[in-house]
Amino acid sequence: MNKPFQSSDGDDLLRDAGLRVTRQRQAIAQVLIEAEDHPNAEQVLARAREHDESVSQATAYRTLSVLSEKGLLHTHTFDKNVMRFELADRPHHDHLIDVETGEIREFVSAEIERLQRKIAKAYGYEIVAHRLELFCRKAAPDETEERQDTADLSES
Amino acid sequence: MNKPFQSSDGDDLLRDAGLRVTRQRQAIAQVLIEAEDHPNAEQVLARAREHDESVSQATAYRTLSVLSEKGLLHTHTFDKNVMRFELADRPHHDHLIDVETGEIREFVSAEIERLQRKIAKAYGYEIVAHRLELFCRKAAPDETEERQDTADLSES
DNA sequence: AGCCTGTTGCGAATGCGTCTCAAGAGCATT
DNA sequence: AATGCTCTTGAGACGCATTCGCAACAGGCT
Ligand SMILES: [Zn+2]
Ligand SMILES: [Zn+2]
Ligand SMILES: [Zn+2]
Ligand SMILES: [Zn+2]
Repeated sequence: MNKPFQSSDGDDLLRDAGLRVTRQRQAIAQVLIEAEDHPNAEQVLARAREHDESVSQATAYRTLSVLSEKGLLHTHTFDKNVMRFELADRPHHDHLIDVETGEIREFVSAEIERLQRKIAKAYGYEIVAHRLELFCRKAAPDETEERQDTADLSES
Repeated sequence: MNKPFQSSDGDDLLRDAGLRVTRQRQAIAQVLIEAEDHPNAEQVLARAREHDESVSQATAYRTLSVLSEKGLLHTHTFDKNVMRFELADRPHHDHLIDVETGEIREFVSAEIERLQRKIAKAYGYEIVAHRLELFCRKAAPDETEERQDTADLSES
């Protein structure tokens, strides 16, 4: 849909992770940079093989694993039991998943982010990471909706 | 910590799911009703065996699976690759996970719930379910805390 | 009590991901 | 360009949570 934040060069990404630049890893890095969705390991492998057919499953998993550990890649588990990836150099956002189509939309809410920190703080914690996912379906044309919940975003 | 909402009888739980009441399933249902934490399948099995040692792994997984499908049980995946369970008849809440100790605290924020619905609506969706998890660590005694938290949305 | 059908335990099988290890290839140096 | 140290690779074995297949078993209704 959009790629407002083109990530750095694939080789740089690898070097940032302290990795040697190999043909296979270049293919994988390129896939991640070009990805406009949230591919899982299997998909990353398949796409990487279009660049370099010699990429093995082990290398795909290993590279994704290292990049994640180094914080250059974020992981998600929208559907249970498959991990999905996304470059970490993008601005923070959370996800809205269309349960019918599987489509994933990204959003940010400064208010929610703030409330989260506030809650953590109230318990004496500070947030290390968080996960916010809205599983939704297209709303029925909601005529009867009463739009009288005025400015309720007020953070206290 | 608290069990303010004692779930219905174990047998009822099973019948609500359209299941035959068997000794093994009673043991499992009882475990779920008594649980004050978020046990995984392995833990549920172990506890169920204290009631009825004949409960098998397959039955534990099968029962948990059915109860989840029927909506009587909620599932979580705080740590990747292990599913945890919790009765669905409790009031809604989200989770704060202490990444050091693994301790899980529950919280609710009417504001966040409202903002979530608002966001979904803005995209033309309605929320079917959602997941909000805060992975935290104990906050350092924050003397230097500057309470001037103006809109700085910067976060990691 | 007796039948019908859902359930059970066991072990085998699945699926995603990780590990082992010998062969191969970065890359800094000569 | 050749050397060599070390990291990386592919293939397949392995780990682990969860699911399946099936014959024996047991609810629940008459
Ligand atoms: Zn967020
Ligand atoms: Zn995203
Ligand atoms: Zn919530
Ligand atoms: Zn909970």
